[in-house]
Amino acid sequence: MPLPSSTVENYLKTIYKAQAAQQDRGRLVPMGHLAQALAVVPGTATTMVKALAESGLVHYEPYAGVRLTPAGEKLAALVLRRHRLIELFLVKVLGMSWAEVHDEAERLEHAASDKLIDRIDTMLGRPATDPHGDPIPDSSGSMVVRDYQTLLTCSLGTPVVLTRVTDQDAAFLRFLEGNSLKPGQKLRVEARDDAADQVVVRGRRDAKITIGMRAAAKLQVAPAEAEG
Amino acid sequence: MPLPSSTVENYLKTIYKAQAAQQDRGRLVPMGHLAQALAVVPGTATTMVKALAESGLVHYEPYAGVRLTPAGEKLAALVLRRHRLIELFLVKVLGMSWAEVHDEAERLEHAASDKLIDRIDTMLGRPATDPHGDPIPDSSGSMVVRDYQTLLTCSLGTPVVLTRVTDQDAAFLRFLEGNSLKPGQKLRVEARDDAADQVVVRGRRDAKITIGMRAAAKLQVAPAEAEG
DNA sequence: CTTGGTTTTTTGAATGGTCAAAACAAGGGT
DNA sequence: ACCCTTGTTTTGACCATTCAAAAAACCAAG
Repeated sequence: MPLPSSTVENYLKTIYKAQAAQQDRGRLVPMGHLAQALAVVPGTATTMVKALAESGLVHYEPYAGVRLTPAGEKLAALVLRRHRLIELFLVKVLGMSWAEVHDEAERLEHAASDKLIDRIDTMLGRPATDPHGDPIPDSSGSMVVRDYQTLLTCSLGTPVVLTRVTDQDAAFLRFLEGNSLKPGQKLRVEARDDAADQVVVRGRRDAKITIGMRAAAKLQVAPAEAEG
Repeated sequence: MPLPSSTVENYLKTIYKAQAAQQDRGRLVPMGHLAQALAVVPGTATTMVKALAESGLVHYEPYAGVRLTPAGEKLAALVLRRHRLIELFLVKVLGMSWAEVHDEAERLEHAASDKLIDRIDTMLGRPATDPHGDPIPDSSGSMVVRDYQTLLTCSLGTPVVLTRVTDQDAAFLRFLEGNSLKPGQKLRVEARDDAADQVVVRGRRDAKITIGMRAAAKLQVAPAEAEG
């Protein structure tokens, strides 16, 4: 019954993201992965997860891992909602940079009331995605999950639009920004070279950008709409 | 050296406000008062204050009370700065009501970075006061303290302008709002009646409002500028 | 099977913040 | 000077969160 502490919120959020990251939702997240993501020693994660299981927020199988219950999933989605709306707000309204809003939101998400979040939501026109293209759950905690191609998997030459960046690292984001690789940007993949670990994309004003394959895999794209 | 926890920030802020409230800055704040203001039992306040004294943030005299050191004062002022800028921001930019921003700011003030606060500060045009008329310390922690009259002490009949409301209680603020008693409002005190505990003020469009003396003492005013 | 290595859980301890209740100090009457 | 009230401090305990290190479980390879 008592409102979840920010620690609890962080555990739930992290489990949520880990579950989403592994293609198969519903699979258990191993303790080690969780502990690492939260920067705590494994024993701490075990203790905490057992407490979360007590309160019915997760399903925990010793030595196997942890998975969110529906209750936990809803809570986690609402944390994500707060996080992403705050990020978008900081960028759109306060003009902060893409690269710096993550850490700020990481702290604000635990302090903002539902009322405030709703106000931000309306002010921004009930947006569907945050600055990184991550979908924003609605106030009931449900979220439209779409499966995108990445710069590594989309077909060569066809025009696509960058829709989502699945890495929040500030340095990486600054790099992308420097090459105007932000969601909404239209581009085409010109070539891929496995051996050289290179993906060549042609973007804004035909600028050619070469990135590594691990980076390319973090850039999700959708088929570009018609219109020149 | 480690950054102060939000508990520490709250203690400092509360001591700061208690010191400011008692006319004589530099006098010790009694433990009981502090404990009450923080809604903890006296023993807890003692424990905490001793720790604060260890870190050089307060001067503590057993059985007498506590006072901020210069270091503590600066920290407290910066917390107040964050609080008040956030309040003003919530009102001005997000259109929240005067009455509801206090609690929100109470939580956000511990989560907002200096960078964010500075951005808010610039966006609002480096304001001098928050929605309640409370002065906002600058980023170095210094604050212009002005001594105002109140509706209880100002002279009868002379036009004054409401400048500050020294009570954050939501119900009280809603009452004031309902009678358009907000900072900036011009008014005159028509009469005071000690026996009846009444202060009669004439305000906006000559509306007559009668309030009790305890309430009147919380409304600070400055002599109205010329101009009709 | 048994062995080795990896992952996970346990155990014991620390920290920050809190309360309840017992013990203590201070200061104003009478 | 003494007592009694009031305010303050101490003591012992608790909860949440964490770590370090020892113990246990699991799993793959021989």
